[in-house]
Amino acid sequence: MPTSTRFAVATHILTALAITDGQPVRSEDIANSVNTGAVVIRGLLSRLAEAGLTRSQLGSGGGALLAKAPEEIRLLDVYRAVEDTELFAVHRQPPLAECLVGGNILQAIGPALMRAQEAMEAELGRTTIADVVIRLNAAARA
Amino acid sequence: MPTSTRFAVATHILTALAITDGQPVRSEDIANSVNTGAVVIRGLLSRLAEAGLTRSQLGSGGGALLAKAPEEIRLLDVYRAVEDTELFAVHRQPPLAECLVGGNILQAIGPALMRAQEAMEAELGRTTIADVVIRLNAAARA
DNA sequence: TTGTGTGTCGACATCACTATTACACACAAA
DNA sequence: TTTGTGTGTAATAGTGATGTCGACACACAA
Repeated sequence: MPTSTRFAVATHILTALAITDGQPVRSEDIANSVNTGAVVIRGLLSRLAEAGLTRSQLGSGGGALLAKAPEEIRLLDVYRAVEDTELFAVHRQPPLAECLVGGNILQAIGPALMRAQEAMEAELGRTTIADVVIRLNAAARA
Repeated sequence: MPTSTRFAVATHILTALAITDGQPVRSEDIANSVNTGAVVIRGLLSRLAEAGLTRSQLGSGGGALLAKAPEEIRLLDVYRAVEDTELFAVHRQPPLAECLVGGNILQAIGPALMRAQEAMEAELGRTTIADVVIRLNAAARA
């Protein structure tokens, strides 16, 4: 049950935009760093822009830019912008309603799953892109 | 990033075994309640047995049984028994090592992702099958 | 007006997961 | 010992999500 790679790649994108502060970056250049196609990057940038995290400068010399300060972008914001499925999948076919277990199991485990997801999201809310940049620079020096 | 349905179904199985305390339950009967095939149940039971959570009674009148008390089985144990992929996927193709961002991004975000996963698992560790049974009975009465 | 780069669509390959069939093995009951 | 029941595993196929790629219309800067 992995998340998609979108979350990791989106964080990569935002980090790249953060360190070229103010300079637009082309999707193709980002794609190069991520080692994928430009279309993948544009799709993610589209979602990030919709969430108010990035904006695009059209025309020659254009590219993507951050729409907020790196300190104001939490990993949780990134996660919500690009991931659209629930963390915990439940039964594909609904369980047998006539059964004591089947008819009530989803209600019984729902709150616990909700709390687990909230705990994860709360943790993601504690890290910002600025923090990632700091760690990135530390790793680069090592 | 969804988890597979295995976690939810495995919890369903263990809950069913918990409420028929001591009586073996056939995989086919469980499959009926879950609304899937018996082989799916057996595959999960195999993993649960390997993790020491269930055991099987062979032969006529046999079936699956809990190997521990419901109070001693945490949702975290179930999660670890049946889910085998990482919660957060990273880049499928490794990013460009020569790039400042590409070469260090995984190290930079790794700790944050680890903390998020640990927060989720800690929360799953706080609920047991016995708790689920209590909630199940409450839901059934409502 | 020209060139650059974005944004989006559609087709295709790939992968994980689920579902299903089939069959050998183990055990209990008679 | 024989018979029936149920488990455990392999093999296969179908399905949905995901990532990859090519193409093209549109917007903007120079």
